[in-house]
Amino acid sequence: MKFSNTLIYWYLQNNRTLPWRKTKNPYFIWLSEIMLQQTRVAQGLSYYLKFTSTFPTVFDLAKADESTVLKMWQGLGYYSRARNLHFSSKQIVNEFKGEFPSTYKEIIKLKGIGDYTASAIASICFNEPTAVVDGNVYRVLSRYFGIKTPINSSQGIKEFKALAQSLIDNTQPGTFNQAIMDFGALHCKPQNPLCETCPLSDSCVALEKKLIKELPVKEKKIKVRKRYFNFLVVKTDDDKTILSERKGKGIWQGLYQFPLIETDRNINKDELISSEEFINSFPNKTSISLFNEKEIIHKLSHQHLHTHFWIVEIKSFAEATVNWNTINTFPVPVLIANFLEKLNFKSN
DNA sequence: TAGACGTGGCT
DNA sequence: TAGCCAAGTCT
Repeated sequence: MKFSNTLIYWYLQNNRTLPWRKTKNPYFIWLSEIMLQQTRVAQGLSYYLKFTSTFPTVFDLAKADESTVLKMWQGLGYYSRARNLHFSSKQIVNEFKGEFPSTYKEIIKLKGIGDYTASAIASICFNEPTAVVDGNVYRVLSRYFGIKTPINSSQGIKEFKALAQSLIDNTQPGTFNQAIMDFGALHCKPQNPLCETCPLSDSCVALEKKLIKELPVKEKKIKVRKRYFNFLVVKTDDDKTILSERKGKGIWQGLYQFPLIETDRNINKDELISSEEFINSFPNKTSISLFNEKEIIHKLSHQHLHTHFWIVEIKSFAEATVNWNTINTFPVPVLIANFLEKLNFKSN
């Protein structure tokens, strides 16, 4: 009781003014919650504004092409969020007449919505007392109560959810949920938390036992795989190139890229043009030059992509169907977008 | 269920 | 710098 009252009091004085805090429209709250998954407010804010002005209702979003949605999502990462968002918008329009489901139990059935997001929407929009547990909540609770259970273990997930649920203010669950998250983001920060001015400092276990830096506990570290990418950037005399959509599982599903030859190490020009993949894909009369002498290492959470862009000039090539002046309409990974910007800069 | 899934900021 | 972290979800 004291815990939640203190947090709510802190929140009323310190909360950030954010556009999605001015509404309880579940469509807008949904958009903001999906965008902010594993994403900082500073990074997601401009995307939220762009989406809500381009797609003011769920009907507008449902009407759009997936490729348009992905283009607008470009640069935010975790692109399955955009695909699931679009998929669910169509379901809401077609099956629910555009009306957003109003209970945790129904909300969590939507693609792309898990325990956290269902709890957030149900509590903020429909006043249902379901506790959110995001990275902030894990940190605040593990420190305040001195809990050492790893937050990414199945035991920890259960334990922290139950604890948060026991602490929620049933009369204003949405405010409580946002309060504990904002408190974690602004005050009980991962590094250098503001313990000196903390309204909970007199009863914080981690502060008393000097465990602030040890909590929360997280087990297992991720392995990073190295990959070697050679993108073949075709340029024909009539200003065309080749782009193809990434399909199936793996990174960047639904985004576009130049023809790609992946190798198990960096390779030179001779190795490239004598490779089977290259011979099978391109005609003889080509002029090839390496765009970036130094490899570009694009870092994803689980992969480091050692990348070379090769400029492949061909007089004419039937496979090249994309006009250069339309290239910026395709959704592409940041790695490709950065290349296009450099290319444009060089030629201007 | 552990691993995959993006990008960018901070130390 | 290399690693951690950020309003998680899916398979």
